Amino acid sequence: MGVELGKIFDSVMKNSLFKNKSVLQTGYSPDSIPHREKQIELVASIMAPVLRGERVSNLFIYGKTGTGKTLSVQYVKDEIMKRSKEMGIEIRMEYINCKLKKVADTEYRILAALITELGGSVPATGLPTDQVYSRFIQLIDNKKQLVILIFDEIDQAVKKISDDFLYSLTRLNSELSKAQISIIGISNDVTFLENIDPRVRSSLGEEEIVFPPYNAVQLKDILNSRCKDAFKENVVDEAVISKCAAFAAREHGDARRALDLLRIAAELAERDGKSVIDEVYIDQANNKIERDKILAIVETEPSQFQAVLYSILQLTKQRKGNEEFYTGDIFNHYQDLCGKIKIEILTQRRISDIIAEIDMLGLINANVISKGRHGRTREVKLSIPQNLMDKVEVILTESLGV
DNA sequence: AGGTATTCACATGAAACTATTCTCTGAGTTAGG
DNA sequence: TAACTCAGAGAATAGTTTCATGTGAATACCTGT
Repeated sequence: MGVELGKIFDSVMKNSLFKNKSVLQTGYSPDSIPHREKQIELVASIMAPVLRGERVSNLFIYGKTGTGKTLSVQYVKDEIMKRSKEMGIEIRMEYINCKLKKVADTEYRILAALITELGGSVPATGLPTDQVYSRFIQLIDNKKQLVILIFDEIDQAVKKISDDFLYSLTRLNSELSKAQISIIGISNDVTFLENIDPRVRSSLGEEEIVFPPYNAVQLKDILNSRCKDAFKENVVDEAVISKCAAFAAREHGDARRALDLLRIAAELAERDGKSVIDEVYIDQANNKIERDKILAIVETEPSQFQAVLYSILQLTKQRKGNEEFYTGDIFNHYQDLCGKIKIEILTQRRISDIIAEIDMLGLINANVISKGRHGRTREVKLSIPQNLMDKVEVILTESLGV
């Protein structure tokens, strides 16, 4: 046994296609960010006054996922920090991702995360929020300094909390005597600023920058520049890159997606012992990404979600796929199911929300339609690919104990 | 035929409730001086 | 008297229930021709 494993390890070492895989993984910050020069310059020119010790305008940045927002901002942040260290200026720039569950998805936790970043500490719970605020203020206001807070995916936070959180933030300056803060908000949702309190809008959106999606040509450039560091010589050819770029361009120009695609394709090729990445692996990678995403969701959702999803699955099978069905059908089926597997039956109200959430996750397709005299409801269709159905069913039956 | 009023079957929203986890506070207890 | 323990009050959070209100268009119901 040990010998065979040794062989496997040896061959993996020898046949690796990668020079440095991390170059393709999320979180890697490249030396250059192609096709974002303009945006970076803009961000930098807006942030620059901080080096003169002036408070800078609040900045708001939009752009779809994978358009380089975070990367660019981080880049400018690092440059500014470097420079400020040379010049001996007190500047703090803190980056918070508001979407990370259990880290920064509520008002309390965002503040707590900031405080930890700044070297303080707060308990995870038990404290009134306004006390956390005052601790935060104390921490910042203990000396004269400029603080720039970067909130990534800020739209997620506001959806979950409310926009008076932003209001308190923008007003924070008036409570500080020595320090001053500026805010950079990053959002995927272009319409985000339109839907919030006008007072907040005007103050948060003092400056705005839009990051447009990459097109296929730009994506190719990005992939090419990363390939040099990521792969050994002659592992990828132009056609593969093109295909990758084309795939990702279709997905609203998501560079992250393109990189994932390439990395996973390479991993698959490597596993097959190939020394070159063939185009077919791009297709395989695409399927694998989709597949893994769905399976991960199905596995990790709580049992009530699983029960609802299982009901939908059963109904789909019953109806031979063709006919759509409605909230009421699902609820009835779900009730029976609960009886059978002996779990608590939730209200229809709740099931309605759960269906909406499963829709959000992309496992089903649900549209609100009006059937006239027969009321208004959601028309639901399963959107899990046929070849995954069995696998999903197995997971659900196992975890529900049907 | 054309117009309008109803009505269904939920959607959607807001508030309130529950259980869990955690802090903080202060009363009561203990042990050492 | 200082240190320690422990119960109770108060918070945050996630998941849910309760109550309330909204809604789009097929159909029932008129209306006048």
